[in-house]
Amino acid sequence: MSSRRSRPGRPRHVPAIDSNLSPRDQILDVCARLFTQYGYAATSTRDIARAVGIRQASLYYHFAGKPGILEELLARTVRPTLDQLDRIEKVAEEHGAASALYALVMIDTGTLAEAPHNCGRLPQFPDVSSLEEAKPYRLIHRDLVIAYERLGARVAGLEVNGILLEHLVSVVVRFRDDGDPILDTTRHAVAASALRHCGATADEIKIAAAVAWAELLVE
Amino acid sequence: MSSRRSRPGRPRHVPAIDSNLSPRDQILDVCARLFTQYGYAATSTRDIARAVGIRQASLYYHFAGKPGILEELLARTVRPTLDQLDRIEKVAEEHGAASALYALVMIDTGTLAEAPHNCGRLPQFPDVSSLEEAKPYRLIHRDLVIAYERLGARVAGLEVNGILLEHLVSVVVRFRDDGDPILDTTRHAVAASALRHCGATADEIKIAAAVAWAELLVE
DNA sequence: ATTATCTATAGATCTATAGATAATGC
DNA sequence: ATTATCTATAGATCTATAGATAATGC
Repeated sequence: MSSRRSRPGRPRHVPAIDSNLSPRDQILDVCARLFTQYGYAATSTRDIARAVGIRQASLYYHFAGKPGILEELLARTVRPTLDQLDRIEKVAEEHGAASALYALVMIDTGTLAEAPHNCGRLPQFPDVSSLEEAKPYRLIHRDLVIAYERLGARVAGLEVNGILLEHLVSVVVRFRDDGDPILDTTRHAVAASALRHCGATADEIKIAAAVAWAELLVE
Repeated sequence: MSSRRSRPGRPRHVPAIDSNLSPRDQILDVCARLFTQYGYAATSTRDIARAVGIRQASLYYHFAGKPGILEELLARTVRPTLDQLDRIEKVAEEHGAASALYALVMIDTGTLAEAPHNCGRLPQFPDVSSLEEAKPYRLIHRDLVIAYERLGARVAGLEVNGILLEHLVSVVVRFRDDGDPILDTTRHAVAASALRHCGATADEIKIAAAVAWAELLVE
């Protein structure tokens, strides 16, 4: 529904490139690309407008400004994973922490792999994270790190560093940045590395993967 | 020698905070802090001058501009590690790849841990990496990734992803960013995790650590 | 005399607002 | 009439240069 093309209004000085997307989504897509490629602060509203194919002032009809655009982009890098945390919790209860941790890594890497133009990079930029508008993102992200820490600890039988686990997972952002595709085998390699970090054996990893796949692919 | 305080010249409108450093190093230190905290593009030459305690125009006496300052900061995040690659190569020949990989991780984490104001973050920022001035850094960094890949492969007995290893090591940058100190135990944990990723057993890790420590601490 | 700073400022941005306009929908 | 765009522009930056000046060193 957010991608419905809206009808009336004065024509652009140049016709839209992708008229399937709503103007709002066209802006978001362009910003994801420019912000990750050149940086948030380094991208001006004129740059954005030029890439979209509208005049700079027209941006303000859709967004309050750059920070508003950013807020929406950040939300999209964690919301899909967050929405599945309950299901992962269930997996943890029914099949053990290793399967759940495997599932969490697979889902998180999936979200990061599908975020448009690799905008999972954005939260790492200081001109982004130091912004007031990044606070909602930070709160959600903290929950994610806690989930990693909790599951990791249950797998290892002792405390593990949630940040290290989450950082390990974020390698897919690096891969995408280098132009490498994120295949299922890539995501499996990351999940396996996470479990290995928590002391799981090769056999335990194999079982966790099988259980997680069954749970994730069926529904 | 770069930290010698230079004597003559018109006085500043406000006296220097740390007069032990040369004006040039005062600027570099301030920029490391501001660039990592607020971003490179988001920091203006006025911001820098204000933090240093000089007028904006005075910056241009010491540097050609922001890009020139950045280039120097980037070099400092890899040069110390690069300078030790030969020694690590020797360790690889004499004591095996596991000890060498352990040593490389320890040295790299040491460099990143000691870089002023965690400026090991800088290369990850797009407003930095998309800059022409970042090219010298990129070349050096590529050599580092190759070293990780080569040593990792020799430990694992099969191909490993150099980027993944290097990314794993860069977690110390994340730790510093979160305010956590980088202790020897932290660095050991990272090195152990890297070896574990390459399939090393707990015993092999213990031996590699002992050998690397002996080689690194003696001279 | 040399040096590191200063003041002043030009020219190029960049953001955000005010108000006009060219489509569609009723 | 409503909507999404447009043009025009004010005010606030930001970068970089020109030229003056207040110290020290000889």
